Amino acid sequence: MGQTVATIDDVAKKAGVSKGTVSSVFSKKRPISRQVTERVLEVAKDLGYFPNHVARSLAIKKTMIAGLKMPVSKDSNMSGFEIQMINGVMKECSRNGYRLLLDTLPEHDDPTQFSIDPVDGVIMLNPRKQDPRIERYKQMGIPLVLVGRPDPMDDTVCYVDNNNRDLGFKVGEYLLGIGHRDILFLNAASDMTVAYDRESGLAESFAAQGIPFDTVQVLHYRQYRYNAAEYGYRSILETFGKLPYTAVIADTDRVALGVLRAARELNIDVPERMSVIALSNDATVAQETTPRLTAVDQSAEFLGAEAANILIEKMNDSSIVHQRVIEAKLVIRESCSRLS
Amino acid sequence: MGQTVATIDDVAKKAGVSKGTVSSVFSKKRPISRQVTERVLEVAKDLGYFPNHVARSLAIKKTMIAGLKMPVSKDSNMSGFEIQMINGVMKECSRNGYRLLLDTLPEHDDPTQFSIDPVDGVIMLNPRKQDPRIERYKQMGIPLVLVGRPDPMDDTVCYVDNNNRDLGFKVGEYLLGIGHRDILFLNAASDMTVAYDRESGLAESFAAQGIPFDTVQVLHYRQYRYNAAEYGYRSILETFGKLPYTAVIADTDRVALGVLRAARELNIDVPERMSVIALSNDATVAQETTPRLTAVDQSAEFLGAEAANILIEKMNDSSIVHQRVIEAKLVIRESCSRLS
DNA sequence: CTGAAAGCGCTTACAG
DNA sequence: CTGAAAGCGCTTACAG
Repeated sequence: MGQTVATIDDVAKKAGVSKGTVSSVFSKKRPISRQVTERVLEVAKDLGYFPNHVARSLAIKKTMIAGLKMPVSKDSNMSGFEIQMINGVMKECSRNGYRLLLDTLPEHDDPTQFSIDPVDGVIMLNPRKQDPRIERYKQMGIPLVLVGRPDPMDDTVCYVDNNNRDLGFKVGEYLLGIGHRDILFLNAASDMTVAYDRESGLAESFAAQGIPFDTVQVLHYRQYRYNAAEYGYRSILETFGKLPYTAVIADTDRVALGVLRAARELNIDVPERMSVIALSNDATVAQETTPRLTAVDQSAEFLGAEAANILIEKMNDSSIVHQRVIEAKLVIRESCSRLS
Repeated sequence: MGQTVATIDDVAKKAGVSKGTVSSVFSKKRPISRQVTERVLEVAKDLGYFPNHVARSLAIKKTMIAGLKMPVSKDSNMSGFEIQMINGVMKECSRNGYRLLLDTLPEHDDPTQFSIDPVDGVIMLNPRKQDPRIERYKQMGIPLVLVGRPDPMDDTVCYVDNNNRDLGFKVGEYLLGIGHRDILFLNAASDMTVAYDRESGLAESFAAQGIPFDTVQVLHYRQYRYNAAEYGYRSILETFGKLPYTAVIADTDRVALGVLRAARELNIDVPERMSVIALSNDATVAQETTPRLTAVDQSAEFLGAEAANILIEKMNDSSIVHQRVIEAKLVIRESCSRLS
């Protein structure tokens, strides 16, 4: 077996032309006569020749690949939000001829291990506080778009983000509006900026109406202990009857699924005796529960698509700086009711 | 601004060493004195130098990237199965230091447009019949693992697959065992080999007991018409009362969610008046419905992990050929009942 | 432990 | 329309 794969040189030689010509036949960057084109193509087919993407990338300094830096979550799966986000990113990339390099590799601290990845730009999910990678990408000359806001704030970096403070505020406003004061908040993990922002917003909505916030109990997710649905399920089992809440805010619709199951088991009527609202809105989950979930639409897919679009723009003109904050939308369905 | 990014040459020059030395400092492939190492690292930091992955890949003919070829689905999202599969692939890749190149780009037919991708191997999801890509990867010398079986069968290609025939058989056996004969089968799209295989298996289970198969109604999903949950929902609305089924087989748990919702709206008691079984088992969906879904566990994540592991083996020894067929497991929960 | 030089497989001015 | 040659930024025998 001819173990080795044919290169442009092999084709050029066998076809009796220069490699520049073979290159042009494949890249179509300059016109080649039909005669020659056909001969080259035939030889290429014979030899099983295909242009080498890596070599091409090195020469033109372009890979047509976008990187997606995922937070390292050892063995937990992608959340619904992440999945939808990726969907959005993927569609836009695909539409524009880009592929996606999914990077879930853990960070190392050995400065010798960083490298300029084979990508034309990267989207980074959930940057950490003082994230050193942001500065690094700048040095590497690689366009970067964050999903989530930089912390501390930095006007020179591109990002898309939910307005999580506003999200919390709206939820609070809604719940207060229908009479709930005693609320169980099943929040995200405490080290996430979204957890902080949402709780702040929620508190603000109380403050705005001069209502003390101490009737709100906040729990935080710990992903090493159990999965999202389990988090919702157990939280209810462990607190119902002990804490006096009439409404629960679930961080995600998965969490809400668990809450609903616990409610069923404990024979708690939702929404009559307990209202439930989810802070994310998975199209195929939230609408298929009983009762259908009232939820906040974080537009995860839209967020991803926006990030991709900004990145694509920036890959063509690196001077561009865009920030985009998406307002959350409350989707009222059936899982909350007025407290009488 | 120094628009351009520093290269190994810049570092070598400024540090007064050869580029081979700089290379060795970063790759650690040959020992360099502490003195020199430190100087080089300092200069590198000064200059903001990071090794270029593409150049390195070209030189060593290795990218440490695995490709994942996804079926082109214009604008529909990833299915639960795909997501779990990807999760499995990702974890194994990550564990072994590989990143993942997600490729959802549509196929073209222009022979001039193919290229050897910047990957060390690829996992291909749902190969089509007579898929031309299989032969192409062979020519390119790129290790390939299929998820789903090659059609026509080919002993020289690696793949992992569910035993879909057996899956259909088991479901039939189970349903027959609890007295159901009149069945509505909400099958996958008709051009998928899984749809064919599962229906065959189901038919076999009837044949095995000498029961005619004509009491089974088979519908096929058409993704351009609606999403999965909608497929389940509408199918029930449109057929209940007109077709005499006592049990429905839903292609996925998403489809089953729609079926359950329709049942609720029509006031059909599940499982008393209608049994429901799903052909896939999303951990966080199937267990959170009411009633909890009886389902077939396709082990999507396991399948993905296996595919990745075989690929990783094959990338190190391309002569390896592994096939792995995973048996389906019936997970009996609450959504089916004996027909009295 | 370190250097000089060829090589990885392409592209692209430049010249004709 | 086509060719010769330099270049993209690394690595790796070979030699010392």
